[in-house]
Amino acid sequence: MPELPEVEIAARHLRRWAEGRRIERVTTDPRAARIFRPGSRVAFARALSGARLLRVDRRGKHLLVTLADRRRRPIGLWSHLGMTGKWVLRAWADEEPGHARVRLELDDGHALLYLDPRLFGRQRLVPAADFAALPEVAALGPDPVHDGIDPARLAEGLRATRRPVKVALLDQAILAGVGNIHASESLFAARIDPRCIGRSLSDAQFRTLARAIAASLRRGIESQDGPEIAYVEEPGAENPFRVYARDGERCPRCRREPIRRIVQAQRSTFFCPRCQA
DNA sequence: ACCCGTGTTCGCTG
DNA sequence: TCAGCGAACACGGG
Repeated sequence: MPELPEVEIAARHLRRWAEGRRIERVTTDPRAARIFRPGSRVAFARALSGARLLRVDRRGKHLLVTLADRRRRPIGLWSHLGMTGKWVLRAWADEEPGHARVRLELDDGHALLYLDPRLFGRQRLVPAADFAALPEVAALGPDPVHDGIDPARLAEGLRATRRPVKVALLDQAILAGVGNIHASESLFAARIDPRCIGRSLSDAQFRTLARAIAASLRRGIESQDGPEIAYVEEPGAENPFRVYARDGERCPRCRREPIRRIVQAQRSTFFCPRCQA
């Protein structure tokens, strides 16, 4: 699921569902051992059972959950959703959906379930006081929501590499939270060719791009932030994006050229060859 | 059957 | 030494 907007929504949901709640029982999927490495799923379950969930933070695409164990000692849960991970809420008695890798039974009759078919996500116990010291977190660039996007700093990051600007936008060390969808969407909004290298862009273009990224992520968050629902399963949802996965369709801006799909760094990029010249 | 996928890490190479 | 590249991870859907 996740780029920054989905992870932000996940954080809000976890707060509403579980902040202040006690975890009464933990079960994990034996086939999902890789999710918990280098720790073990057994140790994971033992540490969290009886713990109380205190707060949920987000940096980039990383979820940082602070809990207190039975003796009120702090525990940190570092959670990354990978490509297909999601947290959902179910009542204890509900039938469990497929690919449930973690089940945290709360003291209010509900259970938090971590679903992840492809097992690219990670759930790891860490020192709660020290999330910022985690190598994965320490390596992140500024978070667009918490820190804003400084055009000069963005320019510095994107000009320091020879990778195409679309590829560099996926580098979490330059800016944390942009993924494959919002990279294409932001460059389209800023009318920047995804194939060009940062060095060829002007300061004005970086200012435009910084605003475009912020707007794209904000729109992503707003479109998903709705009234409380226990879980979301949309069967036939419309594609809410302007170019992403719209190759072959007419460009929504110039209405002349079809949107093109190219592959960069093994990922699809979508753009209008006319608007993004 | 085959291709594709909202992410990241690892090992090789020049 | 290190930036950049491609493979790998694993599974479902079109």
